[in-house]
Amino acid sequence: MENYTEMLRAHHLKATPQRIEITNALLINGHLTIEKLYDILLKKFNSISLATIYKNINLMIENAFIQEVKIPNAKSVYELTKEAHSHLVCEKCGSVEDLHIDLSPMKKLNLSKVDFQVNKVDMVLSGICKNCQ
Amino acid sequence: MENYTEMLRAHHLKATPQRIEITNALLINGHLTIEKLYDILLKKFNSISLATIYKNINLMIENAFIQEVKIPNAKSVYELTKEAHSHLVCEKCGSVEDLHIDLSPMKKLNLSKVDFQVNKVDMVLSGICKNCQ
DNA sequence: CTGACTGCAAACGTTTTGCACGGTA
DNA sequence: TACCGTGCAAAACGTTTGCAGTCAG
Repeated sequence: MENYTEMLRAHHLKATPQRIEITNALLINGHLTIEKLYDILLKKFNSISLATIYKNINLMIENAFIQEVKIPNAKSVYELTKEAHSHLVCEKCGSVEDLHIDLSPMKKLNLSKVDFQVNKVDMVLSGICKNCQ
Repeated sequence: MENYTEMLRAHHLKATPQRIEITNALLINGHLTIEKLYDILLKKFNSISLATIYKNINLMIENAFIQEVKIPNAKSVYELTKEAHSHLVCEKCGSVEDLHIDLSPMKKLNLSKVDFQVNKVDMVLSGICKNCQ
C-alpha cells in the first residue's frame, strides 16, 4: 500500500484515496474486471464515478503499474504488473489464476524458419479449475 | 467456396451471397477486423449493413466456422476455424500470421503441481515481423 | 496556493435489436 | 410459398471527454 503510494509519486501521479484503493483491490483480488472493480470501490467511496475508474486504469496502464489481460469469450481483467506469466481461466466459474511457466524458448523463433522477433508472449489456458473439476 | 456453401447448409443456415463473401474474404485475407471486413464487403454489396456483418459473424462463431482472436492493444480479428495454432502479431504494422507450433505439452498441467484441466491454449506472440525488421 | 484529480453529464464508437421488405430453399 | 436473412433506424452498451468544484502536495 505504502508501496504503491510511493510508486505513484515516483511517476508524478498524486496518491489519491481512489488510486490507492484501486491498487489495493487488485492486490487483494488478483484479477478484476472494470465492473467488479467499480463494485468494490463503490463500497469505499459511495459516489465514485466509472469515469474515475477508467481514467485511472488507463493512466496506470500507461505507467505500467497494471496490465490488461484479454480473455476468450469473456471481459478483460486487470492485474498489477509483475514478472511475465501466463493465465489459467476456468470455463465454468470464470476464475483467473496466474501460471508461472517458462516461455523463453518461444522468444527464439527468429533463429528458426519463422523470421519473427518475439518481444512478448501472451498465453491463456482455458479449461476447468481445481474447484470445478 | 462451394465448400462453405455446403457447410452453411449443413448447419441449416442459408447460403446467402453476403455469407459466402464473408467466408471468401477471410479465406483470402486470413485475419480481418470487423471494420476491414465491412470495407471489403462494401465493394461487393454497395448497401450491405454493419448489422448484417455482426449478425453473421456471431452466427458463424456459434457454429464454429470462424473464431475471434483477441490481440493485446489492438482490435480483435476473425479467422476461419482450422487446426489449433498460435498467432504472431507485428507491433509495427499490425499484421497477424499463423504459427503452427506444438503446445500439447501445455495440456498436461493436471499431471503436475497445478491441478487444472486444460482444454484450449491461446497464445499470441507480439514482436516485429520479417518485413518490419 | 496551484495544478492535478474527481464526479457528473454529455458525447462517442461499437454492437445489438426490431421491423418491414426481399431472397433462398 | 414459407421462412430466413438483409438493411435500415433506433436503442443499448461500454468507454471517453469537458467542465466545474475539490484536494493533494
